Amino acid sequence: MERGNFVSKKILLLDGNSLAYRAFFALPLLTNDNGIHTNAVYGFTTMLQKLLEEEQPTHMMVAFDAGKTTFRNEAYKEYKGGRQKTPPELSEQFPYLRKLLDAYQIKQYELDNYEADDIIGTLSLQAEQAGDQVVVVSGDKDLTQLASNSTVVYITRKGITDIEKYTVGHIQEKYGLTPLQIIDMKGLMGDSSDNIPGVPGVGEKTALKLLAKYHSVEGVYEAIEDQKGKMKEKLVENEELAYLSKKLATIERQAPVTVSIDELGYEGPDQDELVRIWNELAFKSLLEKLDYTAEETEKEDLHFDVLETVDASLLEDGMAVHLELYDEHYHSCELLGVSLASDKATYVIPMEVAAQSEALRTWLESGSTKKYMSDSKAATAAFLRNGIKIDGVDFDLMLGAYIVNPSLKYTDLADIVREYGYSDVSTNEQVYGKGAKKKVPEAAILQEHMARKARAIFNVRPVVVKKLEENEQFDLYDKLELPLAKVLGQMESLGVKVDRQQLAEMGVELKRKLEMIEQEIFALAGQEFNINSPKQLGVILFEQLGLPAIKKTKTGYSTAADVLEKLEGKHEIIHHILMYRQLGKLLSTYIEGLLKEIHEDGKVHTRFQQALTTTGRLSSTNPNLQNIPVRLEEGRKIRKAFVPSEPGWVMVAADYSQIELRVLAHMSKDESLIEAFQSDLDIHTKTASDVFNVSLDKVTSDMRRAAKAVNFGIVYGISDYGLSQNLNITRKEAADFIERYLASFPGVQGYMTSIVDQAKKDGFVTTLMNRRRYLPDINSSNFNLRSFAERTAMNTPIQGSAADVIKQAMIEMDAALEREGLKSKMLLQVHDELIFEAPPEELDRLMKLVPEVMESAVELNVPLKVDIATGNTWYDTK
DNA sequence: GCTTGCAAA
DNA sequence: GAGAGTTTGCAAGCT
Repeated sequence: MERGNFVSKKILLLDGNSLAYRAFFALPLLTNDNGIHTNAVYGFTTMLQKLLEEEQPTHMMVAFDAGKTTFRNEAYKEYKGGRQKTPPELSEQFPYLRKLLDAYQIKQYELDNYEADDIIGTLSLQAEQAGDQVVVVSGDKDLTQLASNSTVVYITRKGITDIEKYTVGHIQEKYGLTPLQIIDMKGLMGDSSDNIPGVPGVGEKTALKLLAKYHSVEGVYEAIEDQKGKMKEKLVENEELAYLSKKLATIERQAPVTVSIDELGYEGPDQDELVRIWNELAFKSLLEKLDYTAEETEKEDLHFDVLETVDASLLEDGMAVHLELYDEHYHSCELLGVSLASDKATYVIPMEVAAQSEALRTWLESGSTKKYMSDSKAATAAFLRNGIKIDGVDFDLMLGAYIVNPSLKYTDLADIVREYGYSDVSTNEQVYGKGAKKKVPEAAILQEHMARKARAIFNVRPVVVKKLEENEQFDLYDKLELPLAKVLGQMESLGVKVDRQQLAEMGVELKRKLEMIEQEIFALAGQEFNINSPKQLGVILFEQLGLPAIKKTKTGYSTAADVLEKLEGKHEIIHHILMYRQLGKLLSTYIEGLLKEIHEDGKVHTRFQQALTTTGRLSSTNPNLQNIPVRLEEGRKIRKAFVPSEPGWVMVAADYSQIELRVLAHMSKDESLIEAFQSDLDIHTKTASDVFNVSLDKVTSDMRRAAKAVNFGIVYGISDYGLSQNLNITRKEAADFIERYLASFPGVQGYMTSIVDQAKKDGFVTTLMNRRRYLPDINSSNFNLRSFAERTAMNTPIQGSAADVIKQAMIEMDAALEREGLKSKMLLQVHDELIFEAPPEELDRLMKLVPEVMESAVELNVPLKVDIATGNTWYDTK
């Protein structure tokens, strides 16, 4: 038996002419060096690349229209009449398109007397009958009649890579029709682009109305007596035209196609040929991408020594050191070995040797021998598990590269150094494999990988340092991020004590409540279903119970909280679902999720990602301790489980008050905002008073709430739409608010304008401490991309500068605790707050010291203000 | 692996 | 003619 027959195929059928047309009109007229226009081929290529990546087809074909006349012209000689002649700028591109498809090794096909539609219709029918999956891609909505349970039709929406996916369900939803009724719709309304006449005077609306009732053209005429007046007249008069139009719009599914699906197998492109054609067409950006994703390139030979003992004389001042870890969970994963590189030599030290070596330990712990590393925090924390305290870290490649450009991903050393033109090191995925196949390779491969990493760090260091200096970012890197890495490493290694018992008890209670709510929901719904499935929930709410569907997602009804909140009061079940969601989130994420992360020492050891966010903030994983609930009381109780690690100690939480708006006041130099902070006013009340033009004591709670939302919006890069959603008001009212706000704070208005202008000019924005974020889309002609970049230009300096401030405070706080000889420990950072644990006898000193240090970390033209509180658990620090 | 939904600042 | 507040991490369902 041939197994091959049982492997399901995925067949991609493309409408070549239609897509080339779309691409041609969607893109500006590009030309290559020889003056050949390339926009249609380029658009086609980008679409093809995207389809290949996303769909992973096993079989492919591009169908083209053949010649001028088809069987349809025999039935109606005006078919496709009145069409504009293909522009010569497009015609000249077809030969290139053909060559391009040859390079991809994709089958092309055309058939005399038939259109591409018919070829696609015929093959998709064959595929369906064989039980294969088909994706049809075109710019022509006619093709949607081919949709079925195994065929999806993709129609380009705008541009060429934005695609609308027509499934049977989507067509039903959009038109209330089955795919075959699309033909009836064309029969009634016609299609001007193909010159299909239809019934004059019947458009989409009328056609859909008629079909909803009579189902087909035939059905309409069988019940023609139902119609009256002008409508009846039009229909009766044009009955023949309607049937003819239906016939013209029907895709032939039994065309005499001479290829079989088995001949369409797609094996991937002929890379060399593809590169040749892309070069000819001058597709630079595609070539660059290809370069980047290229498989293992040839590497320079690297000589290295594997050490069986470590001689202290080999360990110099100014070497690259790398600790190889099996995965990113450096608080728990296996340590695989150490490698070293200097200008003279490269060494690999197997882990069993490294762990025993006193010479290595002494050198690593010496503050006076400089070490060059990448992700020094990971290595520091992992070595600490073996009792080794690294000191003298003088360079961190990952952090340096992150400061140069925070928008890139810094998950793998190979990717980092490649940014600087160095490609002599493999990615971890290449060496270890991924998913279920991941494993430690044989010693020789592992050792070479480690050796190459140390070598890469050593060799790339000067390039990164130079770049940092050029950008005037060396201080940000060297005086802020590098010292912070050490502080964060200590915090992570120390960990936070979690009361397992407390969590477990809350879990039991939550489960009990959830079961009760579940029963009530089932009773109200009249049946049991999975409440956690948005799909099933959507059916219950919007079909069974008939509630109005307010918003849709790509895949169905939206059941998001903001949608459900609008339905509260319409049905009792809504309230229960919201409650179920809220408690379910607490149980799964915060009770069960957190319990899984508790180590043997009874603590959680988060990892602070220091080279991840584009704004300069930290993030926290395994577990994420930066999103422990606080707003709602039920969730806030989770914080009762975060306790001091020593008996009798207390938790201390210190948070910056309105740090982002203070930063905004500083950067915008807005007089009114500065004045407000200098007088220590409640900023939301002050805003409300200005915007609503009432005195401070006349501000109502609703006014303050609105003002607060506007302030948030300002910080995040506001749009009237976003604000209207937030406050549940009309867009007009929101726009009005924003206008009044900006009029009240002209400095802010000026700042927002100038920051966007500056971004357009420089291509990046900066923070207080010269952190950069590049905004390549700021001058884009695409509204969405450009708007997003503009909001980013407004938001990043604010959010990023606030991040700069607290990072500075953390470094100084760490130094202050050391200097004062305190036993109190800094445990966590949550964007604008720091969490400590402290012995009771140090409490008085700490309550004074922490605000002092935090408030003086950075000098702004408004005061920084810190609120501090203590308690027996994190929950109680309020 | 993607989508939806939701927790935080 | 639609688009449409920032930055994250995690869990569940579904394909």
